[in-house]
Amino acid sequence: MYFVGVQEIGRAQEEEEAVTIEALMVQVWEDYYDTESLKLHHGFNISASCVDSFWENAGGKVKLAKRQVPFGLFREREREMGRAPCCDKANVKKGPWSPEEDAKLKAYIEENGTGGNWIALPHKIGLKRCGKSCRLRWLNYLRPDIKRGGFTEEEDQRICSLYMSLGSRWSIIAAQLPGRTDNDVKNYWNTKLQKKLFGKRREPPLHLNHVPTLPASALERMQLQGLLSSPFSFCSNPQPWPKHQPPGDRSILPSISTDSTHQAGFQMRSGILKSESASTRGEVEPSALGFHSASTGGSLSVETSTSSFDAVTADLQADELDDLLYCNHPSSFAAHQEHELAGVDCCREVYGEKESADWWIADGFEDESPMVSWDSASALGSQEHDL
DNA sequence: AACGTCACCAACCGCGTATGC
DNA sequence: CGCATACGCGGTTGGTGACGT
Repeated sequence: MYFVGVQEIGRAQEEEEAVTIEALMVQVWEDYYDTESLKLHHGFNISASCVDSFWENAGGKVKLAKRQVPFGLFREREREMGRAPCCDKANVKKGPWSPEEDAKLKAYIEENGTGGNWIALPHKIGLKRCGKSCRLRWLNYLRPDIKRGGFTEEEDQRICSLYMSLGSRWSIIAAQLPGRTDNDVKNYWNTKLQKKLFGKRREPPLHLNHVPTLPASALERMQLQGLLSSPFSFCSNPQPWPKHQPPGDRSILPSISTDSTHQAGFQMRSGILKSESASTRGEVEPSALGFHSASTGGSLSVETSTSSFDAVTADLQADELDDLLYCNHPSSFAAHQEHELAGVDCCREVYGEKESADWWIADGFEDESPMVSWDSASALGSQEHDL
């Protein structure tokens, strides 16, 4: 096995090897950062530093690409070396919090605040807890403004609407629900709402069964969108959730295709979701909803403003959600799925017997879509080579 | 009564990013 | 500018109680 490591960067930059590695990295990119298969298929053992340095030093040829290489790749070396623990695991208590610990933490924070340093906080008050654990306990349980008790119908609807437009951005969703924490909302979704909406069935629609790489949350969102859309309107105006995809969505988005060379398209993380502390402020920053893709070369940049976000949530039919959630009409998932499949059949007549779900999803990814489907990613890749 | 299964939810873990030195 | 550290987030796990067989 040829090892390209930190020490060999100099060698790696020698032209011949650099070309090889460039090809390799493009392959990595196209392979959706499957470093394992990379090693298998290409016999390379890539370290994060090598990749990092390569992009930076490859003479601008691929200067756009660094941010486009999934960050997981850069973590490889970190994994090899072992990640430094956030605290001394041996001297830290785990598991449920005792009332005494709660009292100590609460009293201290109420009097002194967090001091901006969660790591130091447990030491200050003599708690044998990890700083992260303290933070979580405070945010999810001890904070005075935490709302207890069941979720209201209005909250249910809001969660569904937001989930549809944002996906599993629990902190942002929770920020729209005063007193609720992201953990609460997430747990509630996973244990209650999901079942309420989709029933116990967790399989994707039949026509998507052959798309194993589509993440569950994406399928759910498509299903939810399907539930809320008449199949006919969907056919004539296919516009599933991707247009409202938030920035920096890490979900993988294959453009469903039977073309084996393009099976593993992915959506690049092309923006940073600045949702930090949104949950504590109780608001969503406009920038958190915008789509920034400066590093990917302009053509993919789509800005979404807060107002468009409002429009997104507003244009979801509240009554339809209400129907789904509270069974105001027979709209169990199974029923809807049938309904939906009827729509599929209808569209098949229009589109022909296309066995893949190309039309079903890819049509939603039109030029103005913030989602970067495989094809656009490919296009980008070729643009890079042209640079 | 004993055991198994399910639902719930608190807590943990790992990752990506921000920040400070 | 690069590195180390801290923070915040989302996915996952594990403990516990309720319920069914």
